[in-house]
Amino acid sequence: MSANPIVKLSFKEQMLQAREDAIVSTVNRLLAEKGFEAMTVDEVAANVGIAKASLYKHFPSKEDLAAAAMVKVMRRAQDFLTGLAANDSALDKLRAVVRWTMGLKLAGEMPSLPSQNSTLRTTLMGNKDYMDGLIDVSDRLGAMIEVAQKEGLINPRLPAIAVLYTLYARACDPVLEFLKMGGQHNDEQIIELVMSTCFDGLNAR
Amino acid sequence: MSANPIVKLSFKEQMLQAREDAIVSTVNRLLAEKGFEAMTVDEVAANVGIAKASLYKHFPSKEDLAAAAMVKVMRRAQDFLTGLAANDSALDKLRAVVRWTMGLKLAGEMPSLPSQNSTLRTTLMGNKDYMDGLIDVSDRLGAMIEVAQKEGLINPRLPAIAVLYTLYARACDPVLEFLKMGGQHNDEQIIELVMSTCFDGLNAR
DNA sequence: GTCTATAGGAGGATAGAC
DNA sequence: GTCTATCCTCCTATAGAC
Repeated sequence: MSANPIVKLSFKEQMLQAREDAIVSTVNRLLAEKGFEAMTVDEVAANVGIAKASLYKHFPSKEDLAAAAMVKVMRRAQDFLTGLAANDSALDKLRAVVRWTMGLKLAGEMPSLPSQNSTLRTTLMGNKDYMDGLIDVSDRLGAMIEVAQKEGLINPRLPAIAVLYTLYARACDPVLEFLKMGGQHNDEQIIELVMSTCFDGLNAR
Repeated sequence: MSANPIVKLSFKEQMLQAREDAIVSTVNRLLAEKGFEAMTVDEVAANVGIAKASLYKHFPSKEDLAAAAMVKVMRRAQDFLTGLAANDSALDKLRAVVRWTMGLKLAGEMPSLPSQNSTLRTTLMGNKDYMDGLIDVSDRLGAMIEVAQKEGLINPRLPAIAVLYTLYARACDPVLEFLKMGGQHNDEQIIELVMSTCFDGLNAR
């Protein structure tokens, strides 16, 4: 027994945190592999190596498991945005973000959630951590988009919100997995292809 | 009783065909509304107005219901391709096809299937009508893409298969529903926005 | 907080009468 | 081929002992 109850408590909390991190990592991977509907809670428990009932002591529902994974992804996005070179142009930053999200997707680290499931949407919208992260990321990207449009680098005739959605959509673009399944290109080539179609378009220039 | 067994048989077949058409239409709508996983067979039966067991006399599984809907969509796509103005350029035809698919999606007539579900994939790949249609449509689009690339209208540095996937992806682009939910634009404006990001890209020209 | 065991229910598919 | 009634599997969630 430790002589210091504070240290002891902190240690227990660390163990708790570590276990929850393990759970969220597993959920993140399974969500990326098979999507929300196909992922079962039994499977998560088995992969983490604990009983299903123990999972429910940490997270009250399957939806909250997915929300926790999304919170983690949002945190990573915020960290990535914060780490962007300050002297890069707004367009270069946006390009870097899109490259990063596509890399996550190809690496099997991007959770894929059905945009239609209403109970999941409700849980996500009710999760303050997730919503705060989403709003922060959207605000920062939106600011970059407007700067890039004023500089004439991003088409100023497109509504900024349409540009934002288009960038978000690249994070779950089926073209990535199709090209990967084709086996003709490696991950880096695939990313550059989709970067080209996204920013340059299909038309010749 | 009809005096002519041939007429009688034909009539019965017509009734059968009409009922199956009603089933497929309902499936198509439900797949567009809620996706494959969220659509239940009970729901399909209730919407058609027949018992669930009767459904299974027409189609052996839920996957085959979805496949039938996809066959119908493929037929519509083939008809659309056939009806394209012969004097239009390859690029104009491609643009018309993409516009048409996005219109279907916004009208709630484009079935949305999970690209991950393996049993569904198996059923689809085993469905000759679907596969024949898919290959025919892909061949025709592929030919247009190569022509447009040789004419210098589509970026020749992009692999044709990447262009094809990019066009297919516009038929299930979440940007369409996001912009629709925003309520700032009507369907036609949304289509023109996504047409612009697809062919012209996000960059200013 | 971890476990075993099970409740509870949704949903795909079928039996059997007509 | 249509119906009613039912089976059966899978999956989320919880009870209750330790």
